[in-house]
Amino acid sequence: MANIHEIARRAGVSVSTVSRVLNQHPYVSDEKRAAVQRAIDELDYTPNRNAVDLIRGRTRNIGVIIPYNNNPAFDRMLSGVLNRSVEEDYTVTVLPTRYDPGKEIEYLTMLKNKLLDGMIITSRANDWPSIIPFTGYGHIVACEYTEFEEIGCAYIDRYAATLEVFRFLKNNGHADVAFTTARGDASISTRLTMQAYRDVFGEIPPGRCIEGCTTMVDGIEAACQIVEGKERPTAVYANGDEVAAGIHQYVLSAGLRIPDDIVIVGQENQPIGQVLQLTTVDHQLFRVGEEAFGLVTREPRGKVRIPYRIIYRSSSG
Amino acid sequence: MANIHEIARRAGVSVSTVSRVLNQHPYVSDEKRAAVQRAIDELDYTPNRNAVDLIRGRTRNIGVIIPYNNNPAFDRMLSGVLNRSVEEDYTVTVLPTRYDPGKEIEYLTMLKNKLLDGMIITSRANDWPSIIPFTGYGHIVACEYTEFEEIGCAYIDRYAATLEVFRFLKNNGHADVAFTTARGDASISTRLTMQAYRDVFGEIPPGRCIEGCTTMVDGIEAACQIVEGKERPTAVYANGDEVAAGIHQYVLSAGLRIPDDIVIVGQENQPIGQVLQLTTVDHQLFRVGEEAFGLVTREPRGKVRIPYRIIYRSSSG
DNA sequence: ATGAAAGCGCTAACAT
DNA sequence: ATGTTAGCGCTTTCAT
Repeated sequence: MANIHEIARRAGVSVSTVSRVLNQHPYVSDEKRAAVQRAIDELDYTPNRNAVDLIRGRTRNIGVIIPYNNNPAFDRMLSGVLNRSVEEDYTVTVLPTRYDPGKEIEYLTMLKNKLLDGMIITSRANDWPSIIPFTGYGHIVACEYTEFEEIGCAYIDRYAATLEVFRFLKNNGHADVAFTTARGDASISTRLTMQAYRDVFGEIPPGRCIEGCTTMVDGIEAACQIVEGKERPTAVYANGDEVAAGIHQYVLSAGLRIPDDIVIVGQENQPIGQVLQLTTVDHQLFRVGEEAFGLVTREPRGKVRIPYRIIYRSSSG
Repeated sequence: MANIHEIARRAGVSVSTVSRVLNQHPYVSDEKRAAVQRAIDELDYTPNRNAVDLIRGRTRNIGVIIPYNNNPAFDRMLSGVLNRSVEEDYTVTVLPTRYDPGKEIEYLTMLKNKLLDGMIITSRANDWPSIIPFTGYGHIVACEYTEFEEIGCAYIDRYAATLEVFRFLKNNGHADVAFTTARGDASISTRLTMQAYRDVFGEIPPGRCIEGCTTMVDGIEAACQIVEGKERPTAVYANGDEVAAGIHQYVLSAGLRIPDDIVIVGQENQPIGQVLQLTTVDHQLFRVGEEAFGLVTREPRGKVRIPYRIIYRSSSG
């Protein structure tokens, strides 16, 4: 590829003039501008953006840390980020950690590397003290709430949403309720869900919190566990509509009725939940992603809460 | 951030020695190596990868062009790409075009810009002659078959799959079959589907090809159109399980039975199809993505066909 | 084994 | 308005 010197030589001007044309600066005569443009066209020249980024210290590239890349929740957030990025001429690099803390640090180092202008963390493997230092190299926005003022937040109020669901169930006469989670109690999501449970129902009885659920198959297994236990709960709050769909399927195949024998509430308002008429908590994760993008590019320290909404359908009576 | 000169000064060596340590070259004495390492640790130094990439001319970053970022099919391919990229220490930048040809060219230009080592095109907005020139700046792999030898291909045999589905339907006594597609006949997918239809059933009767379907809601609308027409087809081949789910829902709500009144066949083998017991064509798009990644990094001109499999469930009798 | 120096391709301050 | 030049931070000959 030709470089800026070749263009300059061919157009009979200096490299600065070429640079000025490239960056639409004023103070370039029409003739020279035309000559430069001609040279650019003839040589089919495009500036090397590595060089530009090196000197400018910015890249207009944002990183998005996600644990997994085929999970409805994270895909939804990513989608929101991408949506905005296209409109604002940013580029997005997707960084899957599989919850490997080392990998996550590696990705955060890309800020220090000058490869990324900012980072959106949809879910993290490291604790905040390990992450905070990287805010010195670029904006970091998390999709969860944290007090740390260095971190921007586009977050959902999982505790409030869960509280509302559990209260709704309790008010409808459910005393024995189970719930599923993706990760163990190391994750904030799980901890908030557990807290809401305790605040409504008291201590969590054994077998009522089922961890490790992300897919429909996980839901089927969870339901098996729930249904075949000696005392059967009358309601299940699933951590996603796909998991809920798995539960739905097993429950029906076991000859039980929904909602009469078991009430099911899902999350994320996915198409599958619409088909099965699942009551679901829509956390509006697409908006979380959009908001996260806005924060990382404009208002790095902002804290924005995205409201949830509960969509009542027949799976909850 | 400190730079390589500071490290060199602090360690009492030259920048070349620092560079050697950084790149694990041999021929550096243990003492100097240790001194450099100490300086690196003390200053918490990380090389600027823009500078490294500029001089090396490579980035270990791959671009993935997708039309939309919340589509099951493209998400699946992306997932396959990401999966491999993590294992091979590459990074992936997601580039949504919304089928805007200008945007797509902008993205392809990133190859020329030296921002990307290679590009995977899951679906394109431009014709090949507009794309081919960019192969001069990096490997390009498409997720569709093309004769152009400059382009690597990780592709599915949509024609064969569709032919098998239509033949299966015909053999089961279906003479009036409808199908849905995402885009009009500008897309290869649609054209191949139409061709297979013609090869089995002859000319496509009016109202039997329904375009513009991607979501469940689109499926519902398509089904409405299909069911309410004067002559009702006895089978529908949907261009995705979500669309199929929408059709499924409308058909049932219209008081018709599946498969007795209408047979439904979907595509992509998604969870929603599992729940609804939809017969589906699994194109194994995850593998397409994995294969595309392998081609773009290793064997840029390879042509790899990923086999499909049809999963028969109760929606087809 | 180590260092000096010449770039990689570009921007921007400075001079004219 | 235009050109000269000093970097941006790094790698890599080429000497020694």
